[in-house]
Amino acid sequence: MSAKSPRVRFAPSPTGLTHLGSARTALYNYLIAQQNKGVFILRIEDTDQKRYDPQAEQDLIASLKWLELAWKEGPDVGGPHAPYYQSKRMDIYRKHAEELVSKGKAYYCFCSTEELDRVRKEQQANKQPPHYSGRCRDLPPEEARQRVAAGESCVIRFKAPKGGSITVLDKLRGEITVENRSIDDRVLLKSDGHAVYHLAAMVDDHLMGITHVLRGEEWLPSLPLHAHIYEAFGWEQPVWVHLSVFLKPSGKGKMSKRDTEQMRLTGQSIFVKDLVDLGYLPEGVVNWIALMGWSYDDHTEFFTMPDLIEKFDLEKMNPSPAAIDFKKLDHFNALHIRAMPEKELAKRLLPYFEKAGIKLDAGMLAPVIPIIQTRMTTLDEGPELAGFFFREGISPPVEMLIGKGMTTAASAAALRKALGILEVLPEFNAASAEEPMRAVADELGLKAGQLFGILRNVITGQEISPPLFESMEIVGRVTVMARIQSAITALDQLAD
RNA sequence: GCUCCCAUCGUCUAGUGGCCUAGGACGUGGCCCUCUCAAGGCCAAAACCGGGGUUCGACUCCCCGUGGGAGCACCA
Repeated sequence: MSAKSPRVRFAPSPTGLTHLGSARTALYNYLIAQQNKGVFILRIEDTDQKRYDPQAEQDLIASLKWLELAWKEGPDVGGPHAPYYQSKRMDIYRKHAEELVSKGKAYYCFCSTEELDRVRKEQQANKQPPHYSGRCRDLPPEEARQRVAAGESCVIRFKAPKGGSITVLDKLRGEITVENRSIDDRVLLKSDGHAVYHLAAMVDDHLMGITHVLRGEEWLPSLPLHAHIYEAFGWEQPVWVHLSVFLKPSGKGKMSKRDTEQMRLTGQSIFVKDLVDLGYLPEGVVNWIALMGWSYDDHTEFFTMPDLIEKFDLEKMNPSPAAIDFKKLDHFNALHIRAMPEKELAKRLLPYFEKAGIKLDAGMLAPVIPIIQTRMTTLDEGPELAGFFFREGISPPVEMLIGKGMTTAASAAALRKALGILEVLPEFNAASAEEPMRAVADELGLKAGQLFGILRNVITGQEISPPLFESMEIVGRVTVMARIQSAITALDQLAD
């Protein structure tokens, strides 16, 4: 058992909106840190200036905060290994690249981009795997140094071993063995002086004391290269874990840009930012993605963050790719809404009411929470379900005021009768109103459902609503009377 | 083309050689409850990709095939 507490990192490159795959990688890293008094680090991989997008970085920070994945070291909070922007660590990478050159593990390469492209195209045309020609690999070090000193444009390439093979251990997949000759002499330091991922990430991971690298499966093919780089420096490798990709809902293939856009049109999205707007809870999203690639046991599926911190286990991860299932997200979201304290739910609902044009405070929402809590799967359904409590006038179309299988006149008569009783009720609440209304239905030879249906439509303006009598109590006698009265008027006019 | 990864109900998964007539969850269908809609309760249909081995015995181990995925940049 290692006494070393884990240091893990989430190291995204801010080039687009934060999506579920990144969220899950961040989550798992976070969980490992939390469960062993470890440290979760956020590092921004922005070595490619051309693709850097400041908005993406903002979105990233916002998304992680929303998910409540707090980092202990990172760009905004600093830390012992600052800076946490790779673009600000150029000197470090250069130094390390040169160290490799002096160790004979890397070399200066003066080949031009054009020439490289030409060779690559040729190789592809001949159905050869693209590979660096090796032309500068064995340049005499002295000559190379002189050309560099003379200001000739160059990069630093890794000198991958030519013979034999390497086997690397991935925690999820076991030993992975590849022939060294299939590993290319990759560029480590670009001619503009910036490091490439393969150098920057390895150097940072080592310097920052990273013990476990959890990253996307797309890095698996370069894992052998990374292992060689660690070896070249003489560093101890971290535990490698490569998380599989998320597939589209059909399970057939991974999400393409087009799929992503298509999805957003239908009110679904893989972007954290959109999920917020769609009314999902961070708790629901976290529970959902945690279970895509990891499981606890046969029967537990409901997890809060503290549960996850306690129960998460690398050993129980599943290496196969998982299809995204929004139905399951809905399920978890509804579960977490129901599990939430009423006060908290009221607070979270507020912004969605405001977006629907209904300004209120948590206190006003308090009485309606108990009757809508089990009826919502997403927060944005709150206003749809309970907006009528707070809107001034509701005026449902007259057709809605006619009872099932009833005439206009009969409906008006039923409402008159109900109105008469409701207005003299000694106490106006759910318990006191229900029995008398059932009696009214009985008297008129109606089914309770027929009368209640009319009343529901009249009072809530909706075919689907929270329970009638509870709703009436909250709406209040005065407003209930007014709504019934105006419904009677409308029905009478229709009859004329 | 080459390298690597993956493969259990429609989907997420349990399963580490006998506990499997393969378990759970979502979804789907049915029933109960019921003032609508939910929630809740009960029940049902639904899977080990194919072929070879290994073994007394394979969902579990090995090989081949097939299918899916990733990568092969001075991008990450």
